[in-house]
Amino acid sequence: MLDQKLIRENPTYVEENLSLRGKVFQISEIHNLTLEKKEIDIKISDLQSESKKISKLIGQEMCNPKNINSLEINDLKYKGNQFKIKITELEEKKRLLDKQLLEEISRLPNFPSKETPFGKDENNNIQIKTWGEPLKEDNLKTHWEIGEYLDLFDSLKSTKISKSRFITLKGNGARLERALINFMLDEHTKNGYLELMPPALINSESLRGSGQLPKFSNESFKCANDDLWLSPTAEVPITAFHKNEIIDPQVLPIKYVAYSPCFRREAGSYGKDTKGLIRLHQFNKVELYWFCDPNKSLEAHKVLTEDAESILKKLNLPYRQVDICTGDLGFSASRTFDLEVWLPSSKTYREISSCSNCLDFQARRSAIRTKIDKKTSYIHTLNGSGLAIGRTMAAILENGQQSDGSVKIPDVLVPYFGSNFIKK
RNA sequence: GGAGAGGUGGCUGAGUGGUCGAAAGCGAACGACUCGAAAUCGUUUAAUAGGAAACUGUUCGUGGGUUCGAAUCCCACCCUCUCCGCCA
Repeated sequence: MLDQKLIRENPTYVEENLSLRGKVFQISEIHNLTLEKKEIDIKISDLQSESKKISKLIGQEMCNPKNINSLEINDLKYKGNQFKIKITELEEKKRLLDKQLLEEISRLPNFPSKETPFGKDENNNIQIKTWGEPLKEDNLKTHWEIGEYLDLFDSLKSTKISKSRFITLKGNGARLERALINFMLDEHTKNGYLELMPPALINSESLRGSGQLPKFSNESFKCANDDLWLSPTAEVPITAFHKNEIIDPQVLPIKYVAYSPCFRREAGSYGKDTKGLIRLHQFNKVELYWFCDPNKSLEAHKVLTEDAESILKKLNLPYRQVDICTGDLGFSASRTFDLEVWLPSSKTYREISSCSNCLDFQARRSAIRTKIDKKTSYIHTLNGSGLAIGRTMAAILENGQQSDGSVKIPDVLVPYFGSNFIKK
């Protein structure tokens, strides 16, 4: 969430920064609401101050039992009542204003950082670097063909269980998924991350806190009878884990790694990636998350991204790093580096991790602060996949495919998976 | 799901209508003593909004209500704990 004071005092600055995202943001209405709110706040505060003085006076007079029903006291009570009527009236107005203002401001995205490349959409993203040698042979099999040949998963039967875009992993497929989760968790915990396994059902307040609500209610699954949603990413419960806290700066940065299933409605992506493991309503992910000193998040962003990259390198999967442009930037992010893994069957790089610095955007929504030199300030939050498991499996299957139809397992994974190859 | 108990500052815990934003203790910070430290003594120590500041407002689980005045009374909700039932 953006700072309300900033909106009130410098609406032009806010509009300019938001408009970097490629569409025009008009915040004059919100700006007016902030002014109106402030005016009412001052009025209420003054009236309350007067009213409190009267109450105290009555209290003092009442100490003397003689006074209890005196004219003077009754007069004061009447005066107090008049204040109360005015205050109640104004508070009613204020309540409506607050609600409206919070709703409107919650729908404004974060400012892109100054370093974020300017651009309209994903075509303007900038490739920062590539790593590894992409396989560019023709006639390579897709991972779903490989999966079918080696009997690793079944999407058709899964529609009987749920519907399309769900998958059931089988045999070596399930085993490989499990191996990847364990491998990634081990690597990150060795590297100083604390492992969390958060709830998969989360409340609306938590979704609001990390930016998924109120604007993107369409993108998550909601439980019908409870104020609970299926978590779209561990980023949400981890942010909420420290909601309403003031964190001792000495313990910063707090670095978490969490395995979690992720659930997304994928509304609006009909027809895209209908086969295989790329786009599912449910997938597994190992997430990296930092709660960070607000002065150190730029460096932290680099380190977090490198930590995610290290997994791709160890798995020997060719990838590239992309600097996401202002028009393609996620709602809560100020800057994002995507890691995209090479999928040789389609000769493209596909997103496998999105490493974002949200600055204080989520921390303000979730009231997560620290106290530096007696001054409380919002901490910075950063998140990134380390990595998405299903897409990693797709990449391993496609990049490790052999001419005899088997798949070579990356060396680091062998102790977890238990064999060098998946064969028929 | 049923019955009961309870939610107060960083923590423990007092407070059942009137200068209560809240006793006391612990913890923490600073100072004194000391060569230094421990112990001791003294002072300080919640968040948040507005303000340059003085100061003013709000906050005792959350939201309403009663009252001139609510941590305290009333209503609703949320959460925690104990017992019973069910259950991996």
